[in-house]
Amino acid sequence: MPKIVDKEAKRRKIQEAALHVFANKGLAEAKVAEIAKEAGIGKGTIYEYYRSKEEIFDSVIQFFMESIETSVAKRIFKVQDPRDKLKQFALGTIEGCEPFPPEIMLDFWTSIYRSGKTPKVQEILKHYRYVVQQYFEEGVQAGIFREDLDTTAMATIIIGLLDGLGLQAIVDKENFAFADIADKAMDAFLRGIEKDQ
Amino acid sequence: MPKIVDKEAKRRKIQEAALHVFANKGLAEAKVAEIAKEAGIGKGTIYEYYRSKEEIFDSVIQFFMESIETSVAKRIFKVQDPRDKLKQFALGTIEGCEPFPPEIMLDFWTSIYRSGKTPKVQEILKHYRYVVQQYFEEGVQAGIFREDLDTTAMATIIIGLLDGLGLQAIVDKENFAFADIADKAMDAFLRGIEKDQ
Amino acid sequence: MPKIVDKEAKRRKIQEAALHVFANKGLAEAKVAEIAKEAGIGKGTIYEYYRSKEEIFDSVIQFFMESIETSVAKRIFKVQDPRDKLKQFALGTIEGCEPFPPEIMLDFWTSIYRSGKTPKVQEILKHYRYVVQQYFEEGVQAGIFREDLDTTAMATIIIGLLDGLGLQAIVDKENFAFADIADKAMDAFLRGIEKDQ
Amino acid sequence: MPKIVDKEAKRRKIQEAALHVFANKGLAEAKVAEIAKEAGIGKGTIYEYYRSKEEIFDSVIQFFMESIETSVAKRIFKVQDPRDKLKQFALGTIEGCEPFPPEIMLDFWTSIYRSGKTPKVQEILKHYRYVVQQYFEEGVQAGIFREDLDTTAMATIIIGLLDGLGLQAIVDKENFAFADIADKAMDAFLRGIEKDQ
DNA sequence: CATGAATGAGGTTTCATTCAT
DNA sequence: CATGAATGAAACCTCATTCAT
Repeated sequence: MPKIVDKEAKRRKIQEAALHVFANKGLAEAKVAEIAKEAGIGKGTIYEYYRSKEEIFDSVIQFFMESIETSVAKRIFKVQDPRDKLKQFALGTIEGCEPFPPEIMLDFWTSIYRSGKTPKVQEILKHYRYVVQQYFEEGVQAGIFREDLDTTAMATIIIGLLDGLGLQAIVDKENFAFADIADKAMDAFLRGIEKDQ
Repeated sequence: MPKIVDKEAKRRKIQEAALHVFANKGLAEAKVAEIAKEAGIGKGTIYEYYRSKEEIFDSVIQFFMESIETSVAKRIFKVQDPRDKLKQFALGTIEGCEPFPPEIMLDFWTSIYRSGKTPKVQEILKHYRYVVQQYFEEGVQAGIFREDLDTTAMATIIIGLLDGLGLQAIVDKENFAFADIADKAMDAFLRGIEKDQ
Repeated sequence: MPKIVDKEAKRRKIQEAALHVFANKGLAEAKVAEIAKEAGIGKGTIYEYYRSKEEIFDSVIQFFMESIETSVAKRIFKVQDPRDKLKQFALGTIEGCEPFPPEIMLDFWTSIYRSGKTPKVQEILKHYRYVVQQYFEEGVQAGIFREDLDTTAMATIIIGLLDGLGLQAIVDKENFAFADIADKAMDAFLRGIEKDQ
Repeated sequence: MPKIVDKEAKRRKIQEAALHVFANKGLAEAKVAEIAKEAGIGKGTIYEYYRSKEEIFDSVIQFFMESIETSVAKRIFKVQDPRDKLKQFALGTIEGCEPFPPEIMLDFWTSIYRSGKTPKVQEILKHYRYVVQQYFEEGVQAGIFREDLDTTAMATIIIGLLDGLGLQAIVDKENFAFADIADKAMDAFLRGIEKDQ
């Protein structure tokens, strides 16, 4: 019988190594050989688990998005107030990003836009926007937010804000308290759309 | 003397062609040959004006940033109220971006972070953050914004918000009114940090 | 004892699978993995029976030649007239080829010439030429063929004719009655070298 | 102005080098690097003239076939007797092959059969068969060949014979007088199908 | 014995850059 | 000055073969 290996585990190992290399070099500059070395395996072995460099990248992206989704899901169901939901959404997103080097997000975005290859990711984004919009709707219904609120625009703004702060976190790496700043931003923003009592 | 003018004109022509190609393909996938063809000149001629592909890219980035700077500057000096300054800053930024394909921003960000090669751009960013922070400071001084406002964080948030919305504009290309959404975002945000009268 | 039989059977099984794959893809494009799958065994197992891909190929060739040899032998001893011997040789050769996909001959020939690796096959060819030449000699002795016949050349011609028709059979696959055409060719040829009575 | 080169000449130079390497190694074993070295140019230069190794190979094949066609054409129009036409066809074919290493034919045949990529070559073959068949028809009309001659089969036989002898020439390289043997074969064969007077 | 996971040598191809004209 | 022909480094990927189980 042949060597017994946990194929799934090794796939993950490659994925982790790839995550690291992609984060540092970007998709284009990342070399398969380096991923292999980082994973402590031979170059050829990579191709036993992934058909191409692109495929590794796609799987990393997917893993990344799942992480965010999980973190958000874990937090959301604990609160009721739409304002809390929005804040927990923000914190959950940030938390889901934390295990990843922030730089990977650059390639993530680039990949989303440039190649129409990732319709799945586009789907997820659309879903996020919809979910956030629902929170705003709830807030309007509950009389917390102004009645004339453009909830679609608000959802886009929140998502955009989080992405943008993520970007700032990358550039300003050293002295940037992501969670803290996001919290401040959410506070200001939410107060700004509250209904005048 | 006329030669110098000519040289400058050709440099710009190359830059424009490069902008187009970079926007469509990204830095990595853009070929020097294609830029040359787009510019209507020979491949080798490129190297009479730029030392490398990287250098072309850097110059495009710089051109991009100058455009924003110009647009912002043109608007800022017309208003006095810090809130107006912030809004004009946002609108100016967007206006400055408009002549450029939004996709180029992806590589712009990637380049800023990844390579320590563009310290100049980092400088500019820092400068922006400082400028925006000043507006907030003014607002606090003038008793418009809350006294305990973390102006550094606020500056980061505004820059981040604009970047993030730019990203959303790219992803959501078709139906996205950048200026309109940014306006809504600024309104909400500014209202959120105003001093309770 | 039973183990040996088993081993031989598996060797044959591999050989058959290889024959199939080689015929379809050619030596260069045939993958060991595909042969293994075709044979219903593991990739590594191949190497328990053959030292290399080349060795498998060689054994297939040998099998092929033995098949021809057997077919020819079975027919030759039944006739006496040199003309009949030559015709039976031709028919036997064709018959021996029949169980094989004609395409394999391409690699067969390529292998014979290119690599000095198959001296054994060269030997066999030389032997064939010699045998055929003997038939011609017999015919001359018996006063059937012209006295001045270049029997060496004739042997080469007959072998060449059969090979060449085999090639045509491959190219013209669909509508080609090998045995029929070979028969016509032999008739014409033999009549052409008969002694004028 | 850039280097001025005779692109057509360089293409030919590459083709010649390729012919040499392909003949010795075969398509699969021939390395682009070796072709480049043989042509005295850089590896990358090859790709300025051909898109792939396959394309080089195809062009070599085409060149080969054109050579044969030219040689045959030059001889045919000088004779009238169908027997002479057939002999000149044979000699012309051989002559057309002479400038080429005989080994290339192996890959030529393999290419014809294996890849449906070369329908052009198939066309040419069909054309040849047709032309040869016409010669036989003429012979029958003129009362030189037997009336019941299967001219289609005869054409196939002649083409097959020439190919087969070519093959023998490869295997028996050193002591093989192609032209001489082909002549003998044609004589015998033609005599065999002549009408009994 | 049998297996398939692991490997790395080696091949093709791309493309930024150079440089002769 | 302008050009594009030439180049070779470098990268992806394949696959015969090995070997631990």
